[in-house]
This record gives sequence, structure tokens and C-alpha cells, in this order.
Amino acid sequence: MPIDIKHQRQYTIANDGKAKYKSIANDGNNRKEEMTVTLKMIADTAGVSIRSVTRALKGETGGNPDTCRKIRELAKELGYVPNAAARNLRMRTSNVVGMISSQDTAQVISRRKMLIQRHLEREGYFPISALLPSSPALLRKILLSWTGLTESIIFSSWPRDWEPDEVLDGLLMNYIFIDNLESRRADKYKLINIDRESGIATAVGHLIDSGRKRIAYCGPEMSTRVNGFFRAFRERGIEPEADAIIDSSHLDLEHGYAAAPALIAGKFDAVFAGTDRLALGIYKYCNDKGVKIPETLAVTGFDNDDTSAYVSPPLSSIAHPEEKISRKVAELIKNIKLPPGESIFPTEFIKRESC
Amino acid sequence: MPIDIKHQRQYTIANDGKAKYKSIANDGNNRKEEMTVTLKMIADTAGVSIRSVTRALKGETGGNPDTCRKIRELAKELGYVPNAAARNLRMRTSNVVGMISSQDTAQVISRRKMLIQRHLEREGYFPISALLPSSPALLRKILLSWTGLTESIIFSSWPRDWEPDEVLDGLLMNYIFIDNLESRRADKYKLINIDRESGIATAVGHLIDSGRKRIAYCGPEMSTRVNGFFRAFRERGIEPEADAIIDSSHLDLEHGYAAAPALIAGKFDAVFAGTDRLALGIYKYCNDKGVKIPETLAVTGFDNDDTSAYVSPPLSSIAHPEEKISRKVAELIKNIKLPPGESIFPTEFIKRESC
DNA sequence: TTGAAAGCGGTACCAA
DNA sequence: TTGGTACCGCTTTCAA
Repeated sequence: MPIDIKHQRQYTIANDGKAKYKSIANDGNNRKEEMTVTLKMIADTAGVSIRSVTRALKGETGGNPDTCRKIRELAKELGYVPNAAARNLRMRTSNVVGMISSQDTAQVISRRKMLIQRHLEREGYFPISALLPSSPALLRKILLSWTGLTESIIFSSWPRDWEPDEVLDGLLMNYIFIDNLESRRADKYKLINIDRESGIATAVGHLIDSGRKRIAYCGPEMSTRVNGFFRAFRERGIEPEADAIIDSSHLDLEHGYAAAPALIAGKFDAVFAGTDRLALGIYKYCNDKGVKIPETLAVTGFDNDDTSAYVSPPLSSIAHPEEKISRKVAELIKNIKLPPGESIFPTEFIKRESC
Repeated sequence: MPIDIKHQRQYTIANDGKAKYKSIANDGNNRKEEMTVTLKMIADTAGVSIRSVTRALKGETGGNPDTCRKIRELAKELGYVPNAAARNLRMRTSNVVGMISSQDTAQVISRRKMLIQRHLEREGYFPISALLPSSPALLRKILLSWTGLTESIIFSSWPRDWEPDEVLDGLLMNYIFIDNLESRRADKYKLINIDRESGIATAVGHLIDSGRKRIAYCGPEMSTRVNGFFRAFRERGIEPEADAIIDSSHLDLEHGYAAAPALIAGKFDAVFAGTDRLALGIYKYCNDKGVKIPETLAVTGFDNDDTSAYVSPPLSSIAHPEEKISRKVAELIKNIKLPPGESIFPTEFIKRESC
């Protein structure tokens, strides 16, 4: 039976003496006093049960269309806003996904973060993020403050010397670690890792195959990147030059610039740079000294920064599997029951004119 | 009366037939089966009431010390983790603070974000952040997903053409807008704004007072920055040169480089650049052309990027009131009852060798 | 088609 | 010093 809501009394509670809810005061200026509008409040105002209100608001079938319409109007008029916390508590799930990341330094990190967030949004999740705090204890506190609010947490950065077992002990959430945890953790955690070696081996292989004779590696010596460099030679049954490794533990423009003289002095005719920023530092030096790229020196980078395609000559680089990572993240979050394990995605050589 | 917890039966529920909680299976490997440990569960296992459990866990006074200790041990053993969502729901407050920001482009933005987060953490809040979505409707959805989880929201970026009233209508949270909303909104919202004019007037005034005759402004023509530029002259009863405004709506290095020729051709002897990045673009051009800074051209920037103190010569700049902003944010969040209004903080000229 | 009611996990009041 | 219990706001089952 339809209900004429107009004839119902406006809701005014003062339970247990404390008027926690104020009545609606839709004054001349159409301003409403502060209040929390709940389902029960709508139900009481409309003179129906909560069941009818949820049915109307969720557009469930069954239920008198006229009543439903009126309830919807009333809800709108009262300014009903569902309380997500209450819903989460009752449902024991949440579509808020937490992400812990360190401050964005390299562009590729913040791009990955963006992409994951967009992917999750498209799937109906609400990504939130917090900065990685300075200590494991603080991280634990943060995660505690999220219990019941998030059910999945993505770590897009995890300090090498923190023990996940300790930090996460007893905190039952769905954890995903990106590019940070060793394979041996795969029996307990969900890992998404990046295979840097393959892309680098392809890139360096291309340098070899295109006839370059003296090929340098410029970047951190302690890095999986070096493995890719050596693999390219090994696969072809040859060896790199003895002085091929030009160590640069820092990966920024100025360090590339600083490393460049060694390349020129060593008469190298090609270089793999550990990041595009290193490569662009080398570019600048070559530019200053009139060294021609790629004629005299072929250059290839790593990370595939946005700008790399726009420099002159366009810089060859190696792209991270960002799309795949983001998709995998979304999958692991949607199918929360998937067991621990490791997914490794290859990097990809992007050839441009610099080599 | 103390209780010997050891003699209590382990908790095993199967209410309404569905075994929602599994019993503790502390097997030989000390691995526990997945479960949600609640206060009630601890209370039942210990054979006490919930009241006693909370007293023990919160360290309230009163209560048998021995019982309390045992309850605490039991809670630890069971791996009790409080559910923040339930707490928030009951308490009708939360110490999670939301922050909406666009992707960090300028360094100053991400620095401000960091600083605010650190300040809030120190005050016992848990800042989370989400990216500003592409549409007002999506933003509303995000905020809806946060109802009951956060009670304060900081907008560290707000698109000029979005109407806050529409997006936030009916969503009762404590909103704080940083550097983005016009003063006229101050009757309804809490605004923290940055007075760019004062710092710029000081900087340009310094250029004038140090004897520079032809002073240029390089940056967006439609900007409060221009006002500061003109103010410096007005305060001294003089006028800038007719061709002083060199419009550059973009604020990055390459645009500074592109704008520099006009400075040199116009024989300017000083320039205020709208950002440090613009200034560094000008630096590069001057470097390339052998123009001496500050002898031939005095340069001063805006934003006080980290690197500006390290370039040569060190770049004078204008610092944002980041500390004050962060403190004000924390204050507005702690004292949620403070009325709407606007706080304006001045920028500060930092003199270095470039002028 | 609708209403009543039992939770989700904590908090805090009141009575014993 | 302790136990019982009524909430917070929403979902969902069951019965009417």
C-alpha cells in the first residue's frame, strides 16, 4: 500500500535524553542543520520499515513502486548518506584498498602507483595510500588503524631489512608485495616481481648484434641489472670488455654526466645506462663535447620515462611491465582467495634512434 | 577473584549453525588457523566478561591485576587485533584523516603533502590520501566510500571549475581546502591560503633597491604573482618598464629556457621568475650564452625547491609557508569545531647569491 | 510486499 | 571489581 509521506511527522529523536540527532530544520534559506541521517530515520519519517527503505534505495525488485519512489525522494530530501563503516562492519568486507608506498622519486614509481589506482577504480575499488613510515612499529600502527576499513594492502615499496612476518603478525589482511620481496617469500605472501634481466639482455644483445664492439654498463654494480648485461654476452658465447662496468650507484642525471667521461676516454661505442636519467646525463655530456649519438656512441636506458621519447635522438629504453602489474594487482584483490605465490613479469626493450 | 585461564575451554563457536569462527588450532608448528579474534571471544575463552577484557587491554585501573595480566597474555596468544571500523562506528569519530591531492608535479606540492602527513602522524592521526579523480561525481563516490572512516578531509588541490557545494552536498565531514579556494568561500569552508604577493613584492623590492633598473617578470600573466610584482613598484612610487611582463603560462625548465632570449634581447638586468624551474631554465640559457648571473642579470625564483640552494650561483627564491600550513591543518583537525574561515600565510623571500 | 530482529565488533553506562 | 546490556548504522534472514 502506497504511503503519503507528506502526512508523516518529521523525525525528531532525543533518545536517552541526549538529542544526538537534531531534527531537520529546512529553513527559508534551504539550509539544513547538521545531522546524521540514517536508514532508520528515513524509515521512521516515512512510516515504513528499514527493510522497505533499503529495498527502495537499492532498487531491489518487489516493493510498491510508488512507495519506493517516495522513499527515494525523502532520502534525497533528508540528504541521506550511507555510512561505509557500518556497512563494512556488517559485511565484513570493504572495497577500500590500501597502498603503502614511499615518496615518489623515480617517475616510474609514481606512474605505477597511478596506474594501479586507476585499475582498481575501474574495478569498483577505492584505493587509498599512505606513506611508508620510518619504522616497522609505526607501519604496524597504521595497519591497525585500517582494520575493518581495508581488506587488501599493496606494498609498492618494502624496506629490505624489515621482516614482514614481524610487522604483519596477526594482522589478517590480503597483502600484495610489488617488486620488493625475494622469491623465497612466495610460500607465504603474494609477490609481483619484475624481471629486469630479460629486457636488459635483449637491449644489450641488440647492441652486440648491431656490431658494437666495446659496450659499457653504467649503473650500480650490485644490481640484478648487471646480470642482464652479462647474460647478453653469455648467450652469444662472448665476453664483455674487462673495463665494461662503470659503477654508478646513483641513478640521476648528474651521475650520468659524471660517468660519461669514462665512456669517451675508454673509447666505448655503446652503453647501457641503468636509468633513463643516467642516460640523459650522458646525452648532455656528449652534446657538450660534440660526441654523436648514436654514430659514435649508442645509448640505451632503463625505465622508459615519458620524456625519453622526446629527447633527440629519441632514447631507446626498457619499459616496466606496468600494465601487467596493475592487472595482476587487480586480480589478486578481486580474487582474494588466491593462494600466495610469485608472478614475475618481463621488462621490454623499446628500440628508438639512440642505438 | 583471579582466574586460571589454563583451565578454561578454548573458544569454538558455531552459532546459528555457521561456524564463522574457527577454533584455535595452535598446532605443533605454532601456526594458527585463520580467524577473527574479538573481545567476546577472548572474554568467553577466559571465562570473564567483555568489560574485564577491555579493562585489561586498555590498562584501566581497578580490576584484579592477575586476571588482567592473564587476559593480556591470552589476547596476545590468540592474536587479538581490534577492529577499527567497529570502534569508529561506535565512537562516531575516527583518527584517520583523508587527503585528496592531484599527482605531484611540482616538488613543493609533494613536500607540503609529506609535511602535513608527518605533522598529523605526530598528533596521533593516520593520514591517508587518494588521487583527485577526473570528475566531481567520482570524487563524491570516493568521499562516500569514506563515510564513517574519516571525519576530516584535506583538499590540497581543487579544480577551479568544480563547485564544492555540489560535490560535498550532504556529506558531513570536516573539510579543509589548501591554496585553492577563493576567500569568498570562507563563510562556509575552512580555507588555508598562501599570500604569494607579499614574498614577491619583497623579492622584487630587493631587486629595485639594489639598483636594478630594468626588471622583468617571467611567468603566467594571469596570476596573483603579477600583483606582487607591481606592488613592489607601487610601494616605491615608480613604475615597471612597459615591456616587463614576459608571459610564460607554463612553469617548467624548458619554458624558462625559451623565455630567456627575450630577457637578454630586452637588456633586462634582473628578472623575477614565477618558479625556480623557470629560473633554472633561464640559468641554462645564460650559461650557454656567457651571460653572467648576477652581474649582468639578477635572477630570483619562486617555490624554493631543494636544488635551488645548490645551483651556481645559489638561486634566491621565495619559500612557501609550509610549516605554518601544516600546523594550521593539524589545528583544524584537532579542533574540529572551529568555525569556517580563512587563514592566509605569507611567503618569504630567501636571498641567495643570484641577486 | 512488508516488518521484526539478529547480528558485525567495540564502547560505556548501570547495576550488582 | 565485575557482568549485563544498549547502542553505533547497515545487511539480511525469516515470518507475516
